[in-house]
Amino acid sequence: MLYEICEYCHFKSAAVETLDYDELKELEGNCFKTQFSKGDLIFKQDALSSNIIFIREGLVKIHIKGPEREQIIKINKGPTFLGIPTTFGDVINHYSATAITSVNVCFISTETFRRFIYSNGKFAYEILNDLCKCELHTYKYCVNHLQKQGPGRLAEALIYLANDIFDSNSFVIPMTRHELGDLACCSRESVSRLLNELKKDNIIHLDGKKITILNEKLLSQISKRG
Amino acid sequence: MLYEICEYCHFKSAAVETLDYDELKELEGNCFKTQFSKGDLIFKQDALSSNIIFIREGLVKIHIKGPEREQIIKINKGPTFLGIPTTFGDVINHYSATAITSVNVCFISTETFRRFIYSNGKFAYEILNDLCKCELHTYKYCVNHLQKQGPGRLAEALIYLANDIFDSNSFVIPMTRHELGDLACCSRESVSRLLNELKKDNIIHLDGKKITILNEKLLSQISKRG
DNA sequence: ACAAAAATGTGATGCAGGACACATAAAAAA
DNA sequence: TTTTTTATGTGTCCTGCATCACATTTTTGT
Repeated sequence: MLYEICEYCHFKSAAVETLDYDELKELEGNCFKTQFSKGDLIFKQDALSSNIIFIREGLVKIHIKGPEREQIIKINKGPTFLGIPTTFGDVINHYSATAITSVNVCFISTETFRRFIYSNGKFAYEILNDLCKCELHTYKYCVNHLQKQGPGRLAEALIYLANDIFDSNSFVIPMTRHELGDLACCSRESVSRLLNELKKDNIIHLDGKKITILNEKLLSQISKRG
Repeated sequence: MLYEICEYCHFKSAAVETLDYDELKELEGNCFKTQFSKGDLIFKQDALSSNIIFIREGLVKIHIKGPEREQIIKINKGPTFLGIPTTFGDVINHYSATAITSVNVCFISTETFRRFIYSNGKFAYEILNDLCKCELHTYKYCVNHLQKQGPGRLAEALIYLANDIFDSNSFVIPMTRHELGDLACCSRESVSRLLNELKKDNIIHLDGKKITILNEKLLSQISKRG
């Protein structure tokens, strides 16, 4: 299939868009495409980090094993690079990545990637920019979660899913209540109670994992107030 | 003074070490040195981000205004770049930076910095590496703080100061109890109580802001357990 | 040196939310 | 299908820690 060739790939990142014909050919030769199913572990915390991974399509959760529970740091949605910090920042992965839908990825040789950074300033700049944005997102996530109470954290998680992942106020939560707790940083019981609370107040409509945000404004207020 | 000239500066970062003579000359022409006193605001959250800042000497706290309190994300110790993510990631600063000792900095034109990234792959690579390490640190900080209780968080903050900032088990805490609370994410009252607890158990010696970690192992255990 | 302001310590109180226990429902395996 | 496992809902209890209140100490400004 044509889209299997880097040059014609529909899922190019801004960085890869800066590559010229020869560089794309080189990428093609050092890029291995594969698929993961829902629930598959893509890479594991504390294991040796290996390749640069590019998510073409699908959702991947980034999670860290904490002293108490598993913590979901963020959800990556293709097309995007995955785990650049853990590949360049240390030889050992500082977090795990797990597919939460079926996921289409490319494994790119770290050496090739490094070569592009050395030789193509625009490429380096795009990657750098991504990292900066990512870092800012993490800071925000961090402060929000540290200072808000349960309702605020859950509201934020729901808004995050709606705005950043599904671009819609109506979606199917791609995880269990337990995982939602790992994302919003509260127990699964609290997630249940808080969701029912939101439902009772007509802020969301909820049926199992199917959710619709009815009162975006109010939900956003809950998130902001904490 | 010679050290005022980039070429002879003692405080070069790994990235700046990769610059050649001409590039150092260019840096020299686009680099403005200044000083901040303890307590001075270096840049402010929600203001337009302007220059790349390099800390030559001194301690700077990075903090974000949260819904409840001011949150100290980390402490930057020169020599290091400061606020690259907030300069490249967005036009508006996502956090503030305040001097907590007297601080010696260079303001570097963002344009010059960008030019180096475009034209010098090694420079770009070093910056990228820094960003990755920084991101990993943030993740760790985040999970630790989200899942630990007061004692664990405070223990972690003290170990952070001892290992990463002062390289010594005996140091003068460079901030108030209130700020220590902003770092460890608890109230100033809790900081008081927790410090006294640690003192009573002979894990630390404490006299005002002067602190000595007596039982590093135990403190680390408290931090790990939460 | 003095007054004013800021930082610190300590007790009492209240409550958010985690932990546990159990019932029920949904999904996966047989 | 039936059985087993996993996910979810809901009540009760209990604790960590924020908040308030106030005393005391330290720092800062004049």
